[in-house]
Amino acid sequence: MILEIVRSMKNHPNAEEIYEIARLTMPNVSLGTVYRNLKLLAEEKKIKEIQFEPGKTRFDGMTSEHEHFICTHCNRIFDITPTPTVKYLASTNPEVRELTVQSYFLTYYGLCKECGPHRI
Amino acid sequence: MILEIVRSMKNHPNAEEIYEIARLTMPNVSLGTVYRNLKLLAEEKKIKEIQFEPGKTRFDGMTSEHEHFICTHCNRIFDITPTPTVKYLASTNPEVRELTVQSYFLTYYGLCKECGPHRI
DNA sequence: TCAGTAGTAGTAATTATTACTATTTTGAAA
DNA sequence: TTTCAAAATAGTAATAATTACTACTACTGA
Repeated sequence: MILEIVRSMKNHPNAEEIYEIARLTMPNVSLGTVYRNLKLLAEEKKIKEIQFEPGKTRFDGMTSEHEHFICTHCNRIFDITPTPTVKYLASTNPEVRELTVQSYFLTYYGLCKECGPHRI
Repeated sequence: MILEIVRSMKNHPNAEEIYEIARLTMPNVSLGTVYRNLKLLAEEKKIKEIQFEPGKTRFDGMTSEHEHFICTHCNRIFDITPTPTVKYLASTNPEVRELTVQSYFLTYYGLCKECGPHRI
C-alpha cells in the first residue's frame, strides 16, 4: 500500500507527505508505520531514499537509473533521463577507472524553463 | 578560525567533528557558535554543505568543482577531480539543454582500491 | 568614556526520525 | 473453525541533529 503511494507520487515526497496521503485511505495509520515501511522498502530497493536539503529525506518510487534537476528559483525537482550515462563518463576519468563504480547520484542545480533563460 | 579548521580537515567532517577540533584551540567555544559560523560560511560560499547519509550534514572546505566517491564497503569518501566536466555531459542531454545548469553534485558509489577488484 | 552593535556561551526548543510497548492482526497447523 | 505464535501496528516516548533564545561580553567608533 505504501509502496503504491510512493510510486504514484511523482514529486519526491518526504515521510510526512506520504503519511498524509496514506491517511486518506488508511485513516488511522501511524507515522511510525509509514517510516518503518519506507525503510523496509528502501532496504528491498523498491524505493530510493534521496537527500536534497539537510535533514530531510525524500523518497522516490522510480528506481530506474535517473538524475535530478533542482530549480534554485522555484525549488521544483525534475527527473532527468541520463543520455550518455555517467558510467561512460566515469570510464574516461582515470581517477574513477581505478575504482569499482556500482552506482552514482547526480543532481543538477540551475533554473528551469519557467524561471530562467535557456543557456548553458 | 572555523574556516581554517574546515579547510584543514580533508575528511568531510560534520559539525560535531569540527567542534571537537575547534575546542583544541578555543576550549570554551560552543557548539551553537560552530553551527552558526558553518552556516554563515556556507552562505558566503566559502565552504560547501554536503549530504551523504540521512540527517547528517558534512562540510567541505574545498569549494572548487569536484566530485565524490563513497566506498560502500569501508564508507570512506574520496575526492574526485572531474575530467570531462559534467557540464559538457549535460550539454549533450537534450532534456538538460533546455534548462540553465548552474552547478551539479555528483557522487559515485562503489568499491575503492582496497575494498574491491578493479572493474567497471 | 560611553553607547550601540555584533558575537558568544549555555541552554532550551524544534524537527526529523527511531525505539519501545501494549495491543491487534495474520496465517498456518490442528 | 479454532488456536496460538509470529509479525505488524498505533501511539507514545526517546534520540539526534540542528536552530532559537537570552543574558552577557567584547569591540567599535564618536
